[in-house]
Amino acid sequence: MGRLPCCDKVGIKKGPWTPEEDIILASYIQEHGPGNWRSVPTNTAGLMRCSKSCRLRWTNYLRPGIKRGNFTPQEEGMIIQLQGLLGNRWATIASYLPQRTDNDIKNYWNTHLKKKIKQQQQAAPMITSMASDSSAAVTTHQIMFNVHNDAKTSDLHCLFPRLNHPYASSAENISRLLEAWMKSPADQTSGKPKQEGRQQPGSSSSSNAAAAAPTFQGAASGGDHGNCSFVSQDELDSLLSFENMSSNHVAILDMPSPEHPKHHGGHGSHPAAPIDAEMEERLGSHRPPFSMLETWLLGETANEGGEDHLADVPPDVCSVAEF
DNA sequence: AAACCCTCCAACCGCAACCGC
DNA sequence: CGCGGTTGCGGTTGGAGGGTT
Repeated sequence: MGRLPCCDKVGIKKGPWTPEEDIILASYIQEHGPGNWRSVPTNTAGLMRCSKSCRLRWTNYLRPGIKRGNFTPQEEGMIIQLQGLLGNRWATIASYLPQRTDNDIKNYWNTHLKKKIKQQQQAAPMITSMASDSSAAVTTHQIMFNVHNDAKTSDLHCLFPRLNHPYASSAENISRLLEAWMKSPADQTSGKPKQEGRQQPGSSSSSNAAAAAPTFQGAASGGDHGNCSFVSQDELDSLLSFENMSSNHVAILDMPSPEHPKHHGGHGSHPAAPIDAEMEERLGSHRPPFSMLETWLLGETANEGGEDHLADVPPDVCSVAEF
């Protein structure tokens, strides 16, 4: 065996990320932009993670503009067709769905779509036999297309109950941090934030609304607010406008475009493009200081037992990343 | 109620591509 | 051109939570 895995180095932490680590990383990225991951562990005090882990955490979880939750039929259709055309090139597929990470798409494919296709193959062996004289790609594509059409004609509202919900974007990412952050110290050290309930894309579970927007929206739904306290409406508005810009920013950078070549001739086309100078300039003065976010996250999460400002936030406030 | 099984997803690992020297 | 370092990608896994027996 040759080299050691980068994360085998002593002092390098592995496993689920804590809210504290997320905040450290997000704060660093906000200041320096994504990229140069090698320098992240050395320049961030208290973040004992390898560069790989940092990059992954950012691209798959913290990056603004990430859409989480159930896949829409449109997204599903795109994935199915792109997978049929491109194979398991998840990063490339993800470049067509800039709000989704390659990891998410890969997981969704492995846990849902592959199964669907298998069922489809069993249910309609005719398709495969009919296509047996064609290329494998065509066969697969036909089947996949069939699966997609099947989804179209079935009860989509039953299959995809989130259709009417705005998706939570980066605001959710941040609020997720906040939510975990506000848990008891025991919880904070227990590793990754608890998942907000299992999301069953194919089910019509009654908890889907909460699952769709488990943070701001969920909090606003009047449940157990527990030990959470919140920022003022103004701070929240500012934060969300920041998130909105960040989301659009990333979205623009992410779109496969010859005008935005990848920073280092990159193979693949991962959405996590670095902030280029031009874009930085365009955003320039409009970018609110990250210190506000830090203050919000770390500061006096103040208003202990404070009022639930989020109750005033309309549900669609989470839909900050309209592309 | 407990044990077991299943599902899902965040995170890890190994490898390949790329870059700078 | 070769080498070492860095980054990105895709396959796989660990474990939490939900469902079933």
